[in-house]
Amino acid sequence: MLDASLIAGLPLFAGMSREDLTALVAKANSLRVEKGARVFHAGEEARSFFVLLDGHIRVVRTTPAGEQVIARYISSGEPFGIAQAIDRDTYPADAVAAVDCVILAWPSSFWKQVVERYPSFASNIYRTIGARLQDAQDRIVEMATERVEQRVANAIMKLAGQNGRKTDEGILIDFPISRQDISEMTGTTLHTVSRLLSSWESEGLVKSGRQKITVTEGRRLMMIAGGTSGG
Amino acid sequence: MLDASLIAGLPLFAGMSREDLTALVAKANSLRVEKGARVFHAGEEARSFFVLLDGHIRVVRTTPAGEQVIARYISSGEPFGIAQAIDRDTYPADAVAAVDCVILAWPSSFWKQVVERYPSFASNIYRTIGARLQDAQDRIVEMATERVEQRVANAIMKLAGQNGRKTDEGILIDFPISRQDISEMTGTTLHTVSRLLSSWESEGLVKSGRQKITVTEGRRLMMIAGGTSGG
DNA sequence: TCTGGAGTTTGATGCAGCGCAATTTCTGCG
DNA sequence: CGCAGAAATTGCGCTGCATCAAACTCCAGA
Repeated sequence: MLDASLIAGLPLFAGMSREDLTALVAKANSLRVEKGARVFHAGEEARSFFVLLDGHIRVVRTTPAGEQVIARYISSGEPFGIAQAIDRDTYPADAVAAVDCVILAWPSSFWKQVVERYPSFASNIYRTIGARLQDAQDRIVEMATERVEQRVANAIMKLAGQNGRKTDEGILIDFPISRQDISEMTGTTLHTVSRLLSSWESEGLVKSGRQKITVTEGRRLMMIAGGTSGG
Repeated sequence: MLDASLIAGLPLFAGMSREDLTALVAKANSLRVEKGARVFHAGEEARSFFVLLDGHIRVVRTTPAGEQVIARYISSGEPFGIAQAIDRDTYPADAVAAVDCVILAWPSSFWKQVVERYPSFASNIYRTIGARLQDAQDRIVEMATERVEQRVANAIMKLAGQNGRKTDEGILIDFPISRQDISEMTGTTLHTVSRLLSSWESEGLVKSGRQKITVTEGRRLMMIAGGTSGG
């Protein structure tokens, strides 16, 4: 049986009593999703909303022409597929497991009760949505004003910050991520990303390999991202 | 004194009783803002949230380098500056009146009561935020995958759809908008926008002048926006 | 151990769209 | 009515990055 300890301590559930946590978890189903599998796909009727307990989820949009754009990565502890909170009845994008994942799912119909009975949880969800709106706007500004090199540097720094694991070589992005993935986050091509990483590697800013990126000189990469030129 | 009829009939307030509307309006201040004046600016403490009763508001972000990016245009009947709803205590962008505007403002502290007493209003606000998140994501995809010509065509079509006024020549965007404005919406330069409009004008798709754009052939412009090639 | 496929690297080439600059055309105001 | 400033137009050269193409490397599974 599911236990409140699964979610106690997550910032998303801050301010909730132990009893509320227990009651909330009791309403959830947990599911395991294998690497590469989809939790839901764009346009699908939103039957559930989710919290990622463990793993990493890639949220992807596909254009009519078949090109993909990565909207964001979800890390553990974050909610996703929260269409109900904004009155949608379908999911707006695909959610794909970047690694094996553990997920809690609540039925959409439960959202109303969440708002009434667990207002601090609901409020945290709204805050999350607000943060994502902010984030999206930031990305628009970035795409409109910065060059590819800066955007790629920035994307890698953000990934390292949110999903980084310290190793003896630097900060490793702790799920498999390809050049293609980075290009789909930054609106460029895998070729350009590959060239950039090669050149950064030769300058000692990063160490990278197949589906693997380690940031060794965050300071200098940050300067590229920020657009500052030298020093 | 302010009157419920100011807001009755706006979709944003759908589902509210006449008494609730009256009570809600009683809590608001109305203000007039002259063309070019700012309602609030980025980073400012969010003391109020707003509904635009009449006019057009431009929501603008400025980069550290001083470049501007237009996040969106607010048309009458829409809420804006709703930082509280997403637990922010500062405004994320500038709001500038594109024409003389009439605005209702409620103190931020009133938001909690809104959520409790007027849930359908609050819910409509959340729906708005959701729509804007969706919109922002769409724009990211657009910026990542489409070329300037398509983006500009799309921006103009959206403006015409949301703020268009039918004239005998076609659909006129009914507030002053410069080439520069369009470029700040699409992540290009005023020069490129000017060139595009010139060429579209010579092909009979639009009629444009100083701070003025009329779409005469929406169908064909839509095709450019959609990326479809021929007739 | 071999093999196929996915991921990556790197070169060569082309062009969309930016930066710059000069000029023209509006429009509001004295 | 004439002036000044803002908006718009347009030509030109350049370049950042996409596109096309080919080879290489790593890993999983037979």
